[in-house]
Amino acid sequence: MMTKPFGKSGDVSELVSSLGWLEEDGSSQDGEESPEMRGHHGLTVGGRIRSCAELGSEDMEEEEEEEDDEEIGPNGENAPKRRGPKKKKMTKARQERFRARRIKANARERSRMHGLNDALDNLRRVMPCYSKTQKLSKIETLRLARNYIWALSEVLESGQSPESHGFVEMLCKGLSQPTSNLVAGCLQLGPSPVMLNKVEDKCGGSGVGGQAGHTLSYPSPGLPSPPYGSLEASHLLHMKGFKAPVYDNPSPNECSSGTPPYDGPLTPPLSISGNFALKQEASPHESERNYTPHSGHHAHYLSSHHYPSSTAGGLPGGPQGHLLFQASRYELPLDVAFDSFTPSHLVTSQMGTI
DNA sequence: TAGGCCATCTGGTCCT
DNA sequence: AGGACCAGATGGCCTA
Repeated sequence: MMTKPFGKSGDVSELVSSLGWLEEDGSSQDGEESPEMRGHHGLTVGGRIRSCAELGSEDMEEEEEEEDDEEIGPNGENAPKRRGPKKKKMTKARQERFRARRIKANARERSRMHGLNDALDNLRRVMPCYSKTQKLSKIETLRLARNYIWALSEVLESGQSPESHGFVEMLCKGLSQPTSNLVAGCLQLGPSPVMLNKVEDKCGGSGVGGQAGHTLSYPSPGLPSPPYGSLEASHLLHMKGFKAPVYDNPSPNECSSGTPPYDGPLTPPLSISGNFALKQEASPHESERNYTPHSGHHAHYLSSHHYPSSTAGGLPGGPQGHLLFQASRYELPLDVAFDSFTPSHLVTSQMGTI
């Protein structure tokens, strides 16, 4: 059901190659259809969708000629004649110029979007959870970035400990449940039913799916239940010196002054951990020490063909992934060690969905 | 099959 | 005129 974009004029490839964009686009070299040759290439004309194939050379000229005639209103009545300068006739030469311009514009747009994606990738790399193989979606990356900035600001301004549940809460605020799970998988802290209860109370959300107090619940319909519950305690990481959390960090929606307003649904703290970032570039020593076998399941929720699921390792980035507290690069007063293992569970919530 | 996410094309608008 | 930016539309791929 592919529509050929440029209809009857068969010189597109020549034109295109003369513009040099074929060489720019790797997909073309891979034998795939060029971007110009796939997709719908639809033109919105007065609410109609018309493909370029439909608007072949002759057709386009006809279109022009029709437009030069009287316009017919939506109800069939004659609309007043168009004022202003008459449209130029769509001659062959004009069509060629138009097409060349369009092709160049498409190439620019592609490259612009690639630049945007590169920037997004760079952003992903400085997020608390980063994996080459398990990318956050664009929107989740932006949300997490916002939360991360906000959380770090809180650390600086209020002296709140990044080890606290509040920090993780802030990171997870407004994220989708799968992303929250992923973040939670990276930032495992101990469970805190009390805190979760408070979240539910304070924020008026459904909390942990109405199961507040349960340290293990996967109430989200439509989402797979992560196998967190089957984890052995020895596989879970915990921050050294982590204390039972005291819920003193209200949600950004209404509970904390000086926090950015957030207009999305609340996401309660899901899982709490002391691991802050997943990196693939792990030393064997670190990877062995910090491997959390279930993290891959979190990441799996985000996987798609663009973000291939990690396989053997399970962990985003595979078993080689190591955990790194990236906040340290911001010279935060952190002293994070991962030599203390404490059983913990992840808690998910129905509130986590966007 | 529906929904999420993505890449791409496209026309419009603004700016230089 | 041309480039940058934007938003709408569309189809592809993947997962639940």
